Amino acid sequence: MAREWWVGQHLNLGPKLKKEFYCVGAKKLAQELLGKILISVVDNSFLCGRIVETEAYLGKKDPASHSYQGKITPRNSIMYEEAGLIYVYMIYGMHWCFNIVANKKGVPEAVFIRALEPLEGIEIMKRNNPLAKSIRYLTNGPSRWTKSFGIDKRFLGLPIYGNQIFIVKEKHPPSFKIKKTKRIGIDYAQEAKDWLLRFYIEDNPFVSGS
DNA sequence: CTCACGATTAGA
DNA sequence: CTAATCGTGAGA
Repeated sequence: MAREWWVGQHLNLGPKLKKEFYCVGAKKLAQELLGKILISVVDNSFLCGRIVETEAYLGKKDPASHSYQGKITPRNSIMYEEAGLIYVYMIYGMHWCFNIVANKKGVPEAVFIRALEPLEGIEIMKRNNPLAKSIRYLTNGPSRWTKSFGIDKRFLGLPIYGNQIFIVKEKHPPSFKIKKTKRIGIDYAQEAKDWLLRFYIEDNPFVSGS
């Protein structure tokens, strides 16, 4: 990275995105969320980042989804609830993954948030994630940003339009191009492994694997 | 009850 | 490239 171009960025934020914003299906929501600002105000800390990478999981018809073929388990049952609720689960015994339910009750779609661009609270993120090799590594992967933000099972089922964690739009968002690729880490998912359901902001240095 | 495994990451 | 590390889900 040539320079720390995110430092000192002026943020002119709009109102909290409401419940209805999230009830548009995972494929659309995954793209709508790019560029939006995620804010958490938990544990006496204000943390803020721009969403730069997402994936859509399309529920019953998606072999990569936890809710494929309508499967319901204690872990994934929140996916069947109303849009805008948070689906958090642990993976590999040590990492937390963060999703937002993206369709009406009974339609178990979700958007997986894979990467953020850190904007505020970087010192707190470093404290939460002391092994991160640089600012970039605080948030450039699905379980890196959750670690830096202190996301864990306490967030399961919380609304993403509430008071502890929520998303807003910038009043004057910078323009960007959306790139689409296959999703990461789902090679077991038969034909769905090649579906173009990963979305990211082109040239953003906080996108995972870049 | 057992046991294989994962929407990942750090490190060799 | 592999190990880490354990909740989860499927099956006996």
